[in-house]
Amino acid sequence: MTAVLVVDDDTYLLRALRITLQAHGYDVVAAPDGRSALLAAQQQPPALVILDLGLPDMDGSAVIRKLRGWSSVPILVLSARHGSEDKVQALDAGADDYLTKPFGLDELLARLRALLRRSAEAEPPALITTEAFTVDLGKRRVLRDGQDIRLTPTEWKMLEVLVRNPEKLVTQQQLLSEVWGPAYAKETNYLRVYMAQLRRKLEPEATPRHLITEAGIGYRFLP
Amino acid sequence: MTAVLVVDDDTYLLRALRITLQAHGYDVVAAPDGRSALLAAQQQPPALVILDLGLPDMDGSAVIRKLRGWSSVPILVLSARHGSEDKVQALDAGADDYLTKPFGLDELLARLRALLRRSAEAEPPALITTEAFTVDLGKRRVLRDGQDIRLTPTEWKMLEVLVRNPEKLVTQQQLLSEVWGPAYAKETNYLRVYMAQLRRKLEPEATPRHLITEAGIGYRFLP
DNA sequence: GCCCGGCGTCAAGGATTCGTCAAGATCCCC
DNA sequence: GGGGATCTTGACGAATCCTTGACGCCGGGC
Repeated sequence: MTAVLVVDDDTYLLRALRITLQAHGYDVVAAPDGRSALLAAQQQPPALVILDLGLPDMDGSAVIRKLRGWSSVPILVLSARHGSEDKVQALDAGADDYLTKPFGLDELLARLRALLRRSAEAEPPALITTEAFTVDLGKRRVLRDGQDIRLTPTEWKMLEVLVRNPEKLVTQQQLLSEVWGPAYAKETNYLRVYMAQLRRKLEPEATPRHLITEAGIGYRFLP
Repeated sequence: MTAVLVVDDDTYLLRALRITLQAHGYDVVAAPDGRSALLAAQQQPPALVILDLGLPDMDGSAVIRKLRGWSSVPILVLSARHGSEDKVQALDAGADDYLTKPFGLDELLARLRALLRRSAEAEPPALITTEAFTVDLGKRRVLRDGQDIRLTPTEWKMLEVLVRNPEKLVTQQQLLSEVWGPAYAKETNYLRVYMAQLRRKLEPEATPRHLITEAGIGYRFLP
């Protein structure tokens, strides 16, 4: 069943959402604040997150950014504010949709279907395997000899960009702007440091076979 | 550049959108009705579609369904109606987002960014094949007997210029200015050195069959 | 047959870039 | 606040790449 994580401190709204969603065949997990939401998302990864911006413990955009640090689950944001600044902020933080209260439950359900449809399309190539290691893009995990390897958020993002473009040359600027942001296009130092860490964790032999460097241009992932 | 197809019969709004989008680095294609929109989407596939539901010739949801018949391009719907039925209908027809007029341009841009972020798509293959080797322009790669050949940045640029002009004569000045810059138009030495390296890496036989020199003029690539 | 310009070849040097390491700085959870 | 993990930053040899000059070959013109 499709699991939906609902993050809201409004007990009444939470109840209404739970009943409606369950009636439409979704599996509902609830969290009243940002911390418990992040915890719940980690312990049982949902297919979608419905997030109220007005949380008691932390800023909504902060929750989105933290979640995006290790998950690519679709996020639908709820808010009572009509101002567009909040919307822009939330969407740029990594949210996928934004709904202003009050809203119709049928609209919520329709947007939810649209988001799930999209993420289902993007799903297929979720598992990439090489002789040395296996990358699970959906679960954000890397396995090597059955053991799962611990990667830091930055290491993961970098590996993800490379793995999503198999055999393709990824430019240094492309990597830097996707992992650190467009403003870091000159910091090729970072690439060398993190590539070394990735290789130390993933490449069994001394000479890299899957994470190849193309001198002067960028890097390339070979399955 | 990112191409956006804007479908709207409101001339004023169209102008505003075109100016704003172009100012943010998007390439705008406009269509005033459903028929021309579908045609335009087919002829030059955009990275995203902004669709006004109130079209003169056909129902908005019908346009979405037709488009979805052969394309998975993200669709952002605009509408003046506040009723939720239209939203549900459009979203379930295959739209990805829905914005009610009047809306803020910064919110539109933010939603647009969120949609484009989601659709990380693959580019066309762009393969050029000869008897001896295969050039993959998209992945920036050269294959020979299944093995991939390692080229330096300069070698690659030179090969790329030649391969993008198959069977055509590329003059020395053209090559030099595209690879090294216009200031190097006299350094024909470079061409000889790098052409020799390319041939050693790509041509199986002693006499070149694909990288031909036209004495006194330039070089030519034969597939 | 001789001269000469354009081309292919080679190798050395100098310039860039890369891998590596380790020491701060920063963030985050307890 | 304290401690651990993570992220920056700088420096250094090592590897790679680019530039440069010299040399021989070939073909056309005289």
